[in-house]
Amino acid sequence: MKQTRTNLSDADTRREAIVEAALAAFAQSGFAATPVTAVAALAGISQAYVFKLFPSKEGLFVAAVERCYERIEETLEQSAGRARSDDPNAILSAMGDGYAGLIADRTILMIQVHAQSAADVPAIRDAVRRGLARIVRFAKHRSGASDEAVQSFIAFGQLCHLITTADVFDLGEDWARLLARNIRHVPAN
Amino acid sequence: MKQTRTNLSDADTRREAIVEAALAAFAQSGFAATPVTAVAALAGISQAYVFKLFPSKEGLFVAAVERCYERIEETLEQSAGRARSDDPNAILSAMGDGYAGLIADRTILMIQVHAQSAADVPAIRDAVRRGLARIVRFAKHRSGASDEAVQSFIAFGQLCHLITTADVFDLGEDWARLLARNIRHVPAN
DNA sequence: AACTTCAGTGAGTACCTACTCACTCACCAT
DNA sequence: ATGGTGAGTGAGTAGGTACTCACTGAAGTT
Repeated sequence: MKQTRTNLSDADTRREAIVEAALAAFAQSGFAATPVTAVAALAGISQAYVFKLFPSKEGLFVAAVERCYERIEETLEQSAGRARSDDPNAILSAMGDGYAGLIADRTILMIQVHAQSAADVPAIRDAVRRGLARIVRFAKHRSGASDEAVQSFIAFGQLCHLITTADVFDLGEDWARLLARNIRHVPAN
Repeated sequence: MKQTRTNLSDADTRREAIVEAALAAFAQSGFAATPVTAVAALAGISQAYVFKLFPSKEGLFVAAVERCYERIEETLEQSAGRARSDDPNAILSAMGDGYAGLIADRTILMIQVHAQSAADVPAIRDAVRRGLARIVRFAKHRSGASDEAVQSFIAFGQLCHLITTADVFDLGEDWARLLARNIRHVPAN
C-alpha cells in the first residue's frame, strides 16, 4: 500500500516525464528514425527503464500521440472560452488562434505529421483515428458550427501543417504567399 | 560512343525502373523504415547496383519525390483538358477528379505524406518545396482561379490525405462522415 | 537484523542496414 | 586473340538499435 503520497507514484511521474520526452524526440525525427535511446536521454534516464515502463517503442509512440491530441483538445477548449461572441464562426476562429499558439514550437504539429506517416502500423492508425474523433467532435459540439465549417477548419489546419513542415512561411515567392494567405502563424520566438 | 540505340541507354532504363520501384517501396513504409534492399528487390536488381546509380538512399528518395510531383502535374494537366467549360472553378474541379483517380492506389499520396514527415532532411524539404511550387503555379495559371480557390484546392487535398492515411472513408461514424463529406474518393480497384 | 519491494541500470544479444569493393561477364572494336 | 568498357553482383564492413536480463541500492516492514 502506498498512501504516503496523494500525488502520482514515482513510476507514474517517470512515465509522465518519458511521454513528455517522447513528444519532443519523436517530433524531431519521427517514429522510425528516432531511437528509444534519444527519448531516454532526453528524459534523463536509462533506455532499459523506458522499456520497463512502456511495452515497446510502438507503445511509447502511441502514448505520445494520445498525449498530443489531449493537448490539442485542451487548447481548443480554453481558447473557445476566449471567443468574443457565441457565434459559431467566432468560436471556431478563436480555436484557430489557440491552435496556432499551440503549434508555434512545432512539437504538436510534427507529432501529427509523423503519426500520419506511420499510420500503417495499426495501433498508430487507431490512435490517430481516436484523436481525430475527439477533435472533430469537440470542435463541432463546442462551436455549434456547420459540418462544412468544421471540415474546413480541419482542412486548413492540414494546410498549415504542410506549410510549416516545408518552411513555406516567409518564403516570399508567389506560390508561397498564395498558400500561406490568411493562415495564422505564430513565429517560434 | 553509343548510338546504336535512339532510346535510353540500359543504365537509364534501370534508373527509371529503380525510381518506379522506389515510389512503390517508399510509399509503403516511408523514408526511414524502408531499406534500400526493398527497393532493389522490387526492381529486380542487386542493392549494390542501386548505389551505383544513385548517390545515397536520400538521393533515391528525392528522385522518387520529384517523380511523384511530376506525375501529379501531368495528371492535373490532362484532367484540366477534360473540363466541360472554361470556368476556373470547373477546371479546378476537373483537376480534383483527376487527382482523385491518381491517388486511388495510394502510392502518390503516401509519398507526399512520407516526404512531409522526412522534410527535416534539407534535400527532401527542398524537393517538397519545388514540387509544391510546380503544382500551385500550374493549378493557378491553368485554371485562372482566384488565389483563395487554389489555396482551398490544396487544403482539401491535404484533408483528403489525412482521411486516407487514417482510413476514415467508409467508417460510418459521425465525425468520419463530417470529415469525408464531398471529398472525392475512388476506391482502390 | 532479515526480508521485501521497487526504482533504476550496465552490459549484453541478435539483428538490421547504409554503403563499399573487388570482382565477373557480355559485348564490342581493333 | 586482345584489350577495353560498362552492366551487374557477392560478400563484406561498420555502425546502429530494439529489446532483455541479471543485477544494485535505497527505503520501508516486520
